[in-house]
Amino acid sequence: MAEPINPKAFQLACANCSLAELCIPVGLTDQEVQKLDSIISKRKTLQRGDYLFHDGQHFEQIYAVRSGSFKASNVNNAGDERICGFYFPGELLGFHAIHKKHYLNNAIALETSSVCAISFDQLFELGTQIPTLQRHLFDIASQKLSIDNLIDLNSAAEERLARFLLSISSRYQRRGLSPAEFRLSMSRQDIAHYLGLATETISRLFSDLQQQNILSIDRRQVQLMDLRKLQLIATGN
Amino acid sequence: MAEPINPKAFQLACANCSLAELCIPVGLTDQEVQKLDSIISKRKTLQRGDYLFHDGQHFEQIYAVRSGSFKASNVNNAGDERICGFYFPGELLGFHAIHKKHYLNNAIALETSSVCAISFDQLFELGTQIPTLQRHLFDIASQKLSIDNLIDLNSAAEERLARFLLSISSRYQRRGLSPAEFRLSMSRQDIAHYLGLATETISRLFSDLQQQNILSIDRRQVQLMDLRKLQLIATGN
DNA sequence: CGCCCGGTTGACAGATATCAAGCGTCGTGG
DNA sequence: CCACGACGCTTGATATCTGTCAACCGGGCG
Repeated sequence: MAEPINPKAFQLACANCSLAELCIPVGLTDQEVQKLDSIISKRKTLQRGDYLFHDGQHFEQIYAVRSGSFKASNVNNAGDERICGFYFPGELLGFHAIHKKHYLNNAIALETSSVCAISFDQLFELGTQIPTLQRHLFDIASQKLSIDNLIDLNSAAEERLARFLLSISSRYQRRGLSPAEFRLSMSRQDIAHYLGLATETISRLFSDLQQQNILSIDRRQVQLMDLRKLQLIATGN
Repeated sequence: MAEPINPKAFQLACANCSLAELCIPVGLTDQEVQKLDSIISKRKTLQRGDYLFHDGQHFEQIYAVRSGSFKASNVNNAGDERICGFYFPGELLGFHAIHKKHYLNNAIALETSSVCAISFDQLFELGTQIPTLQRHLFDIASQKLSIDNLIDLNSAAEERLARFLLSISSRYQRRGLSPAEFRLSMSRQDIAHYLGLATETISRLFSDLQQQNILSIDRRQVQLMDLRKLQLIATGN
């Protein structure tokens, strides 16, 4: 008896995923993508505020963001939240945990989001059979090393925010979306904690940038009106 | 005619390297280490201030620090140097370049130093034959992701310096050296640029910590006298 | 021996944090 | 459907930390 076609499963397969070109399948043949699909244990959906994993939790899965977005954060002794990064569709969560075998931060959904969960052991094992895949995994890890270098500690607040916005913008563009118009899924507080600033400072900076006609912002809806000027600010005038 | 034994080559082989347990050979069999040795193209020595590689330079080699130390830095548009990290014996330089195929910063020797150069392509190729090696390379990349997360942007200056000192301390300890007594190879300015502070601030903080009997510092010679207190400062009291 | 550079210390300035008040929107429940 | 409350955000006043500017010190090297 032939397996009945399951429309949902079909849609969820890597082969049919619109993010395939950004995500793990990059450069793989159809057959290889099929193998990859076979190890993707499950896909899950999370609501805003749900934890994908917790700081200290045993590491097993790498997660690929399918839709929505996440923040990675730690809570320090004083109870303050420190944001380590944001994750968007096509990006992978969990690489930092490979070494210590447990996650080093919390991953929290910023909105209704879905992910594909992949056993790292199985992914690695598959990589040993498919060098293209293995190489790509190194690429991803390497890329992550540079994304994390976004913030110049010596830079002024305005410069940090400009870099942050440009980073978000280019990540939207990568996905074929508008680099100039998007909705921030994180709060001012999240941005502040990510950039090492106070939420009030973020708020003031947005107001300033709006006044200068560099962008327009209404709640979380952003329109970048002068990318050139924003880039100048981001590189320290 | 048998190859004459070359004492220098013998000493330089991974198999006889005292850093083997920290470096790439971790967990490999003797035979595998031999294979590794065969792809290590050359070892070179650099003097203080020499560049191991330049920002933008085409990427080909991963470097393992054998002795001495390095700083990785960028120069921004304003001409200011931004320090991305420090590298000590047993640590690897160049992983961040895998993705873009060119180095993203300058690597500069802080003192007379020596490195082993390894073609990444060959290392990767060897990894496809030796899963233990491949897995270890992932471990290293993953570990690097967490080291880079050292600085909490929201933290006070004293906290940052404390974390920096503890990081240096634990890296000395890893190598079997004293975690409490060491010589800093970088200038106050380098530390400042790494932590996102002014050199004067570093200088004042060292004076303060010395006054509190938490450490004693003479030029670049450091003695950590109260690790417990230093840890408290590092975690925000 | 003297210069130079890295480091220290002091006085002051400025950027950003903190504290506080108020506003608008969204969601909830009556 | 409307009213209320909560929360996220904005804006203002003030405080504080760290940067900047400047002078000086001392060791190392030529």
